[in-house]
Amino acid sequence: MKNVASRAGVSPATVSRVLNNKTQYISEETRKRVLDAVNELNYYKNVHARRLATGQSGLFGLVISEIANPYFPEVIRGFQAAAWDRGLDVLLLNTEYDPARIQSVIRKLVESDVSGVAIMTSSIDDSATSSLTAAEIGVVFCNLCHSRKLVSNITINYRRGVLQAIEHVVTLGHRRAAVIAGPGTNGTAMNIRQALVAGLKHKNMAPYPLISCDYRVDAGASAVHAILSAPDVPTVIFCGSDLIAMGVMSALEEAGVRVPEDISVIGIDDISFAFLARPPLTTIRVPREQLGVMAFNALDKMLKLKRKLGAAYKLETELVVRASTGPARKHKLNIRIRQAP
Amino acid sequence: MKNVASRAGVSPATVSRVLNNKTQYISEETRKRVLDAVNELNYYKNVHARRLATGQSGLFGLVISEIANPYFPEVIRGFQAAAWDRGLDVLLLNTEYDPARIQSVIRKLVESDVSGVAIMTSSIDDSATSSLTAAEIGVVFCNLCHSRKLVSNITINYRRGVLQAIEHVVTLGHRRAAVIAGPGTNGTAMNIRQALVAGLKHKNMAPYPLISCDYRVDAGASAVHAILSAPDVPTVIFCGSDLIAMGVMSALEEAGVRVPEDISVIGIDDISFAFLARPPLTTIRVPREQLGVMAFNALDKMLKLKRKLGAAYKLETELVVRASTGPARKHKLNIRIRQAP
DNA sequence: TATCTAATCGAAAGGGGTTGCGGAGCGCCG
DNA sequence: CGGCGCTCCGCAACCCCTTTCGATTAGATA
Repeated sequence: MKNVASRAGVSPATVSRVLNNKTQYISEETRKRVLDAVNELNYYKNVHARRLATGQSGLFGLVISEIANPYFPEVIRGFQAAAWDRGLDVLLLNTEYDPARIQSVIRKLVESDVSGVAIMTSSIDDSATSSLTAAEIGVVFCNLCHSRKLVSNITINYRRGVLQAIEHVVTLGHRRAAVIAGPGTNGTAMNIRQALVAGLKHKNMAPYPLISCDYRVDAGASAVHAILSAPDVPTVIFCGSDLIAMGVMSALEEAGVRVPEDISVIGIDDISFAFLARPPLTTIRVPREQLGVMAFNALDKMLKLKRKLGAAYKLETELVVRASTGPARKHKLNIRIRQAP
Repeated sequence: MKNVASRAGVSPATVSRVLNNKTQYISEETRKRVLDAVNELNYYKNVHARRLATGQSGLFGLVISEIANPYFPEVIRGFQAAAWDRGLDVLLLNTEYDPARIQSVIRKLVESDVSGVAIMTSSIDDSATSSLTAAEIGVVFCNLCHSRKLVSNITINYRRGVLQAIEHVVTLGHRRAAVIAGPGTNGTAMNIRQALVAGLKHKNMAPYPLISCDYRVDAGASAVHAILSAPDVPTVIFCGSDLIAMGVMSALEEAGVRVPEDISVIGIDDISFAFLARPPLTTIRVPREQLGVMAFNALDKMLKLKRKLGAAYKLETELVVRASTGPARKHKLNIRIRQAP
């Protein structure tokens, strides 16, 4: 910068001012001289020095579980796009489902002096925020806690989509539904599970069986095994995520069960591959890109407040009907489990 | 830091030394005092100040096209994991296929004073690096250019996997193959296309038709239409990516064509959903997570060299046989295009 | 002409760390 | 007992940019 300054025959202060477009009195002529010097030396200002000097990092953290989980890409996309539009940067961190790592992640966030952080993994403890808020860092959660100072929350309303799904299925004549929920340790999975159970109860149905499994694809397989070996095989299976649903559909095909003729399957999320599944998956869409955008805006807004008071946001879900659901079967289910060789 | 220092009754310099584990003479006692003070005040050192003072950012850039493209998550994962292991950070940037945006991305990289950057999108120009290397930033490309000072390159050898795939298909009796390649503007797509054409030629086959399309899923659909309306319908379709392949399979089903009984389909990449496709997709695996790791290591290694001389790396591909390929049909293809209602 | 206002820019003080250099204390040898 | 060599730690400069405050000049007003 000093070089630029001397080349343009001005002081570093002036260079700084033209580069930051300060609404200040800078003559057109010197502005041009500075800009020319910048180009000739092709000078880029150092963001770290800038952050240090201003005390504003313009950095936002985004914490996810793991990038390979197809739930997250759209969330990231929305968040990053919103940040980019305002010229702000995002620091992407993943917990890899490792509780020990969460501490390191939080440390990194504080050290990086982020302005705010969106914690989109639900396998995290609310208490983790104390270090963050102590450092005056804004936090936004998804489905986790109440809003308070420096903490906002976005609630995804699964009920609406779930109700639509149940209505859809009941209209098709289904009366016996199984539920394969996500892991019991996951708050969001529990939300969904409750919405499902409540919704079914409202129609005088009880989920049977009601299984919990983790989010790995093959987890659906063993669940299917349990379902098919039960005395009263359901006509529809609600799954806690699209990934589970796709695993379930694979396992059902393995078992010689047709979807949707024999059993209908419904997922949750509407990940990008849901419509490429075979059959294309009927699912409850959660607007994930919008979630990312909303998370960023929530932070941005909160941090501009004098009192830094958090707010509560809501996001709606809706049913997307594709081909994995159909009329309930009337016939008895003919199961022929294929033996592994 | 000053607070910590005064609380521990030492100078800031000493605090710095303790916190950085400098191999320096610090008595156990003062070390403990400092550490205690750090805990009591729960102090985190500011990474920006550190970066400024040391002149080393410990930051690495990773440039991709877009996060929603299922090719990238594993690459990101590998890259981030490798960086994390060394305590380094990564700045993730996407071009969104927008040439104008590439300039902004590069500017951001230089301003952020990254040590190195992996450019994993192939819709980029080699010339874009000049600003980077001018700033002494290491660069690693994938399938793009020769290595030189500050520039490394990782070549993915598609030939091996392609040859395996063709061998596989020929063994199954196929003699008529179509190719749906990726966009002509994409270097990697062209590499694959050439490998395919060369491999087929080696077996005295010529791809027909040979179509280029972009990477959107629905792009496969129109290609299928073209293929099915040709006089001599192929028995196998090679696709330039798994995404295209999945789009193709959907379109084929729409058209009442069975996979693999009527037509076999082969993809490239082995994205995580390939094995959840129906039928599970036979594909040529490119080791993407390994690509990410290798990209990081290449940078790390290069930057440690005095001469900063880049190197050339190679990555092998291999065929993964699943269920979307089968014996070539003997019968005449019975096509019944379904009309949209 | 003296005074005032507005426009334009520079000097310098940070922001929060790092690090070379040197000083103080101390055990040990000659 | 003086000098030497180790440890251990503080001083102060420096990293690069921002920003307050004040200086300078020109033009306008009285």
